[in-house]
Amino acid sequence: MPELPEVETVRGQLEPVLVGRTFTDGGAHPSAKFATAPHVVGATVEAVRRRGKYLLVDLDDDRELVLHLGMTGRFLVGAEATAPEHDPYVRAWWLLDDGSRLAYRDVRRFGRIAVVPAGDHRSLPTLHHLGPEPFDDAFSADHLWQAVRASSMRVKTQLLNQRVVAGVGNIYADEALWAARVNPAARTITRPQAARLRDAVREALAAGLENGGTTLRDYRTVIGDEGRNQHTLRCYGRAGEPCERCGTELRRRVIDARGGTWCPTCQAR
DNA sequence: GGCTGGCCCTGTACGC
DNA sequence: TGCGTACAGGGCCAGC
Repeated sequence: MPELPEVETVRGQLEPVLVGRTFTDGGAHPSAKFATAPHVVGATVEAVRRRGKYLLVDLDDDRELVLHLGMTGRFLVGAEATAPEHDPYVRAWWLLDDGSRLAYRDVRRFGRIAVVPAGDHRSLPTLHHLGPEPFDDAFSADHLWQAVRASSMRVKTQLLNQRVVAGVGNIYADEALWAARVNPAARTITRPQAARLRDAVREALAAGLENGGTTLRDYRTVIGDEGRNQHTLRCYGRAGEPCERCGTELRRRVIDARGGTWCPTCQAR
């Protein structure tokens, strides 16, 4: 499932394909989640940015193409970017003025495509209320501590809701909580725990970025490569295996409808 | 305004 | 072998 490192990897690969190019044609699945994709035809791409897990494509007509990969979304370019009649899971496609083709493929349709006035994200509540980027100074230990303290939600749920920090999903949340020795179900944390967790979030995401993302099932880069970060995970998806820090068997637990892995000893309350 | 839970969606795994 | 069911989960939204 694409989180910040996966989306940033995709952004870096889309940028040279799209910047300076004009959309000359396009089509989309009729679902409201994708139907506006062809509205960018005639516009030229000025930049490809990322905010949290969202890709933001700046257009030269003061609009923005907003893309979210959901769980199974990926982009295809060149020969791989076939039309929906050849691939039933292609939800949107565009033709560029250099003759190349871009397709958005999303098996489970959890992704989303929107065309909005530049900077106006009110129609996308999560993007509109997005918290600071994890590597910004604004994501400080104090910010994290205050946010957790001000809410009754569990700390893992707060990491996932995108308001406290942008771009963290289930995999990197589990990794960060394990590294920081914080119980995922806790509703309060100490200030030292907040400092450890802030650092651990950054380290987990940095490792993901360094390794081109985490491929557990569906994630692929634009050029079809798998990420390599799945080989470095120390907690997520390892339920039943011994914790490499203390040897206790890692356990799986569902918190607020999100499955996850934790160490009952290292991450005791 | 904050929080919870249901829903969307479809491939995969598993039990019978 | 084939069918039915549970599960995975990010974001949205209704309801409390």
